Amino acid sequence: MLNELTASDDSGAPVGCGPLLPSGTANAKSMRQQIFEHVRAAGRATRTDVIRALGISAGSATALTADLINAGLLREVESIPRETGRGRPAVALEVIPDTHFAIGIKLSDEFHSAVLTDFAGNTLATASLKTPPHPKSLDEILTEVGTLMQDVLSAANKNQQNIAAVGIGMSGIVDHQAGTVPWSPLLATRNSDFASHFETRFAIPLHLDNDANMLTLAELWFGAGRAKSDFAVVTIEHGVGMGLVIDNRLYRGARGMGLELGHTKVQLDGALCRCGQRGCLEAYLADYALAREAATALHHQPSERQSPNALLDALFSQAKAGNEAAQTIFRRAGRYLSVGLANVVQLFDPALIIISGERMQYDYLYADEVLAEMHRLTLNDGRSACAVETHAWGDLVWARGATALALSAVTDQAVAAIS
Amino acid sequence: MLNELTASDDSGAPVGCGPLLPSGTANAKSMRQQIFEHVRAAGRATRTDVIRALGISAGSATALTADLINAGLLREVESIPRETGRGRPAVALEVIPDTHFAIGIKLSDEFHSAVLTDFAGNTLATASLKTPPHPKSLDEILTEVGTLMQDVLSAANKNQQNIAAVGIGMSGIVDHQAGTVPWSPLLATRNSDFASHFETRFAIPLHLDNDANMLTLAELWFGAGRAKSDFAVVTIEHGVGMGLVIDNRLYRGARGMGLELGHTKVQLDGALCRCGQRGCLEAYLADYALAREAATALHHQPSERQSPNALLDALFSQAKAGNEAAQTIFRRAGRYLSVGLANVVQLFDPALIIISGERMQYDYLYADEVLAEMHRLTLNDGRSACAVETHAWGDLVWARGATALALSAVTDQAVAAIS
DNA sequence: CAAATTAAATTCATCTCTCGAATTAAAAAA
DNA sequence: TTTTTTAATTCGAGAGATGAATTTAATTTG
Repeated sequence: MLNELTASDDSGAPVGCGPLLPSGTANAKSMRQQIFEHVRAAGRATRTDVIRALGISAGSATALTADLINAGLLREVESIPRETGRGRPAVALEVIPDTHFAIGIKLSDEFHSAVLTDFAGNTLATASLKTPPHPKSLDEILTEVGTLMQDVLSAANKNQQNIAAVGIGMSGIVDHQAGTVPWSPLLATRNSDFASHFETRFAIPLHLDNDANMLTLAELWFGAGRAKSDFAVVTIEHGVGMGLVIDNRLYRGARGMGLELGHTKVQLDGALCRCGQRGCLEAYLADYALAREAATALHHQPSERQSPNALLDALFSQAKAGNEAAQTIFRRAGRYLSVGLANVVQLFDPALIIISGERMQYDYLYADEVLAEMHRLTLNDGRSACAVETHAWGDLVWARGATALALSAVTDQAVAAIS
Repeated sequence: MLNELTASDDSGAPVGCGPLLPSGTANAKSMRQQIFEHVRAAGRATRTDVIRALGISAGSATALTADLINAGLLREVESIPRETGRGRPAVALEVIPDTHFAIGIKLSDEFHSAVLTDFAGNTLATASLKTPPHPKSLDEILTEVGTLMQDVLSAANKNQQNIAAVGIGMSGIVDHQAGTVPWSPLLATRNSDFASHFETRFAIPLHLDNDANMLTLAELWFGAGRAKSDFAVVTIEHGVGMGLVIDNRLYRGARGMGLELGHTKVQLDGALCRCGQRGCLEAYLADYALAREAATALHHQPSERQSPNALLDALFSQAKAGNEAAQTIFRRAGRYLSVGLANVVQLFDPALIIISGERMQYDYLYADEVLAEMHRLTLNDGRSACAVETHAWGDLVWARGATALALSAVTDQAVAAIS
């Protein structure tokens, strides 16, 4: 072991020092693409804006924007709104929206959603589909996806040939690179070759990812994350998910399996999680965790079957009405949420945490107390607490995040095609 | 909130979509630097090696290596060891070691260490200094650093003018970018302006960082991390530290405060940590955590004062001798280590975890059982477990990591100077 | 031993990208 | 109308990389 620290091997040649593997070079975007993406991000931008934002010369700005205009991706805005000030008025540029279109889809256990956007990121149409809540075969779910795509296409008066790419987000363990699904609660079979089946069936490029990543991407492209290049997203829905953006890019661990906040352990030998282990954060926070205690607090018979959502609503109103047992359930969940958030801050030190949950009305979970407790549970050493925002966005926003995944791939292609 | 999701504002201009902040472009290294670093990493490399490794053309390799040779950074190796095979024999290149030198220093509470390396990363001399274990003023500690530097310089027969940069790693909260120390157990004052004081006193550029980051850098430059571009390092010493490498670069959170694994909570209202909070991982794992239970297990009177190390050694031999109470102390610590590692895997999904601890003889902590438990506590879904290696390196390796920090800055400068 | 073969390294015309100084363009102010 | 101011364009120059052709230095073969 200590051998590795010696300066040379037997032959006398130095062993060298420093990383042996190359750094990822895929991050290098061409100046043209940076300009395009800056214009799209700003909505509208003049060449001078571009020069200042990207630190390039005026000559480059002229040449590269001309390329983008000739390629039909950007255009000058005619309706100049009479700016004040002297000098030649600047001409704004904007993305031509209807050159490419993308569909983003969020698959859930009860409800699928789809969004169709143009190349500027505008939502043109949405659709949704109720679905029986049980695991399905790959064929079944692709049929549902097909229905959903048809719905959103006809709502936008487009057809399948117009779509440059599709993004899909689904819960479970998803291998984004391979386009496969090692496991998902939505699928009856493991290791589904989702993307290639999709692409042979629909003949459209598919970009598949974890649903928490899609929500994170939605925040990066359309939400509060736009103004931050490093932030974390925590979701509390059926389970507890997480996404992380570092330097404007989604972080996916070495094997594409990281960020499983819901299954980090917050209690040795703690409550039973649906994953089969004990002490997972999710086992204190997810809807099923609250629901199973609710039965006790509400003195239900085990035989009484009720939908989890209805059960939780009953529990919440009981808590509000003063039921001590019901209150402790929410309070404990809130405390564990604080612990989970504190651990995220402690490990990742994000510039911002965005908490996103459907059941915002459960204010026990989203109260200032929870954030204060999170702050108490963090080593801060006098520095200001990590900023936290709470959003309650519906499935359409998740689907919009999936469009962002597709759009960014389409953008790469479209700009690279200029050459 | 939902306003952010609309397509345009009042003026009719689109609000745009996508990240507003630019991505860090500092990652773009020139081809010349990539070649230099590849040669240094390989120890020796031919131009053809470079061509294959970096995917550049033969013409570029000739031109760029010629630049590096003319600049005095690389040289051709004369002693060709008669390779087999036909064709013109390749000429190996290597770094000229004695063009630049750097010193790396690890500051601890009882013991400082220093290493002097040349530009190829070879260790030329080492030095160490015993120091009274109490917080010191900035001036005092800089005096100690000065002594240490003199020692290592004279051992290598060099003087201060030869040193191109110094790297220092110390425990506590360290702001690498600013070169300041918001808090450290080694310093009596908070918010010390460490780097600027150092630089005015010694007139050498200083690169300051957290000590766990230095160990991580040592693994990346000299150890098992060389062959991985993404890995995590966990250290169990006086506290519990962590470092993370993503794409061959150290991850430092948004405010340079992340990766505080020791203060993630693994038990609500758990054991008391020296940070004042309860349930921190460190409160179950660090030496002081074991020591305070040792007193109970060994039936010591609270009055009996003993050094923590001696106490731990006594505890360990008792455990080995069959003392049940002593055994449970180690066993529990081992279980919590499993939890901590499992959480790291679950959140970061590294390609490799390197565990580094001084007290390797405490096999309860480093047994296969701990790793097996870690694996059990992780959602794997059939995939292979995260690779784990255990290293027990002394302070000199930490100091060597600090030289890597200095060397990489010197390299940036030296290669950029070629123009 | 000379010729053929093989692989490494170099040379050089070319292409892309970017810069920056000079110039042109389009407005308001004098 | 002239001057001033700011935006945008043009164009020559240089860096960086490529790839085809060539040179170099060895081994293998006849």
